[in-house]
Amino acid sequence: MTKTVPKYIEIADWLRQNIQDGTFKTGERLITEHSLCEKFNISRHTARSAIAVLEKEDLVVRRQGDGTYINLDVGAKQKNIGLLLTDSSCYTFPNTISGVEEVLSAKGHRITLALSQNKVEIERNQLLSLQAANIDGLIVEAVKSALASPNLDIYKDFAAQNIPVVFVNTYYPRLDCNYIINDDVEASRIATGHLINQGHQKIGGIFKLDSIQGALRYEGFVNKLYGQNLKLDEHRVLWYSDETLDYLFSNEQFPLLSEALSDCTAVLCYSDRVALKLIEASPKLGLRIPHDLSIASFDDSILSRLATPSITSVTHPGPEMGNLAATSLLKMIEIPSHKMQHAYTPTLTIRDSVRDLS
Amino acid sequence: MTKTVPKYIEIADWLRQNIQDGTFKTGERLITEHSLCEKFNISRHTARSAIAVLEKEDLVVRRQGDGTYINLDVGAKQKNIGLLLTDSSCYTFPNTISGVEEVLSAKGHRITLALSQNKVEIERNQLLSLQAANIDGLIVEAVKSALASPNLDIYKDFAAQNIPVVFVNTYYPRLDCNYIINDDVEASRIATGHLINQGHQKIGGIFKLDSIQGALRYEGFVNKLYGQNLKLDEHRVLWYSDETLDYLFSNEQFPLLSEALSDCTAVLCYSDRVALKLIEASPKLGLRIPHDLSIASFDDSILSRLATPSITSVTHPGPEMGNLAATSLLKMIEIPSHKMQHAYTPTLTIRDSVRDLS
DNA sequence: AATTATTTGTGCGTATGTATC
DNA sequence: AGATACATACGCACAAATAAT
Repeated sequence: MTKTVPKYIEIADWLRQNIQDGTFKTGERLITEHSLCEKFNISRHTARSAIAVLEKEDLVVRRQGDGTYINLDVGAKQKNIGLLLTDSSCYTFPNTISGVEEVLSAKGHRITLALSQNKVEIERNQLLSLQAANIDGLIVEAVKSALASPNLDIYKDFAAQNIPVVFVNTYYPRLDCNYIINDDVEASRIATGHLINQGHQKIGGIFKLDSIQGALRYEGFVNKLYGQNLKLDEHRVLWYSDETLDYLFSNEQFPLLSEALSDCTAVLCYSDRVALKLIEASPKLGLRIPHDLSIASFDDSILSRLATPSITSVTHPGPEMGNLAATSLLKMIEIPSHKMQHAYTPTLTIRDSVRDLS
Repeated sequence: MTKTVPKYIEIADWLRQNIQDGTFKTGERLITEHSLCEKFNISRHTARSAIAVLEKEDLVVRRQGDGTYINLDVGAKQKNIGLLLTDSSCYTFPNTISGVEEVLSAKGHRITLALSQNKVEIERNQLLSLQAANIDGLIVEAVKSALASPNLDIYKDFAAQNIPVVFVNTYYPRLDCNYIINDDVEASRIATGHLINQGHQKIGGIFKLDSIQGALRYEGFVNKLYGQNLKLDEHRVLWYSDETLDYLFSNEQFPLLSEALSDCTAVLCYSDRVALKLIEASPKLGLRIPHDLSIASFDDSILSRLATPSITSVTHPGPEMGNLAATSLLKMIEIPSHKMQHAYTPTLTIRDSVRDLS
């Protein structure tokens, strides 16, 4: 039953153990081939085969006429970390990258970057490509996280290969995984609560339907409304996906948009991007912001700061999130049992897009 | 005198030649070890050593009980491309990345990303790290390109190792290199020309002193002024570097800034970022934009679109630049003699920050 | 389903070459 | 110059995996 392990593999294992234990110190000479033969009573060829294994692993360097030396960088080996993000045009993109990069480059590791364009097919290809690139860990932004993903098998492959994965911003609820996110339900409660505090009662919403963040922000929205004994009028809620955002603000959809908003005094927008689109469309809708319609949104990005009027928006952790993701991932590489599931508690940055009705 | 080449190396060379010639077709079985022994009248051990060389080069795969197969991806091997950018907070950053990524991932290559934070020391470390990462090519944004770089030796190393390098956005003038840039002199002429056309004669400038782009934009600025028989008053020109930008707009430097601008009807700003800072500082300076002071700048970014007033700005190629860089680099990997030095001709996007005095 | 031939993998012994200290 | 250590090379035997019969 016991599968026979080749001698040279056993001896390679023994050598590797001793290198990692520190019995053979880094930079020093390894035991010579001849000594190895005597010690284990093996042929020279077998000894050489064993050392060849370590050489291929970059653990040792052979120098003819001199000896075999243990590579200096044992344990401190440069890791290759995959970073798979959805969308370069998203304003969280540079933040996430710089947060991750800061931690990894400080420790001499490197980043293999890929983009999924928020498409599951591309995500699949990129995951396969990253697998082929021999990454030691992966930081990834889930694609269309609210919908069933066809790529969970690959994520499970990573787990089976003991390659740790950390999700940032979004994650797949059906997958038992590590993630670092904003507390989107709470974020939405905060923003909705602010609108209610300012005297708004007829509040609409524009949410993203394919991202789990959309579902969570909707949850917080509904949650807060009912908590304050307000009713949710579903006619005031609009849903979009990456593919239909422009369509939602197009001329064809204008009546729908107009009708949904005409009944509201305030709207909660899924993101600053959406809020900005709404502000830009407001003249056409005959609505002055915030006089006729107040807007609150998410991400507290440069858009919310520069828009006219500036937009009241819930904060996003920014580079810190990438930071924590990278730190956690490195810990998981060291200690495979390490887990990380973290949600940041956001705050609200109040600007000029909400009118006080009270 | 002739250095004796080991038999197994010779035979490995012979095999490699035949693989690359197509004599042994990809995907097919290589000649068996036994046949190789007979053909060259060598021992099996030597034959195995020869094949081991090719195996290490990933040219062949051995399958016990079956045979040795030539790897399918000879020549079409996944390349590892280094991408070293300066600053993630710069608005060209996502554009450059997505342009590069689009081309490379379409061909199955991968990107090793690093950031230099526009610091030469960090650039050096990252270049060394990229060298260790075995990249097949490098796309890089030069750090402080107007100043003497201590890292040109590494760039020369890359050249010596036949690893092609393409600079984007900026390059080192002292290095004979491939680059893809915006035509900054022309860009500056266009912007300055527009200010002059709108009747401005007292025109100031705020330029970046450590980037070659700063020097080129200054050149275009001066060039156009003198071309239109206007004089350059050096009191109206301010210089900054990444480290001193905030200082320039600080309270301590306020008198300097105020004095330089009080004499102008228009200012040419090095970037939308600077223009925005100036707009934000304008109330403190007692200047209404564009009524008292007109502003033109560079990059045509989201900032210029959203600022109040919106900023007249010279266009930047955007993702196209990264696109061309990646395409060129791949061509250089294929054909080492290939060169690329390209400058985009920009245009001007006119917005609300320039007042017509005529 | 079992056998057989083929092919690569593991292992031993020996000898000589070559680089380094 | 000599000792030492790794590199190359020959020959043999058997194990393990695969494909074809």
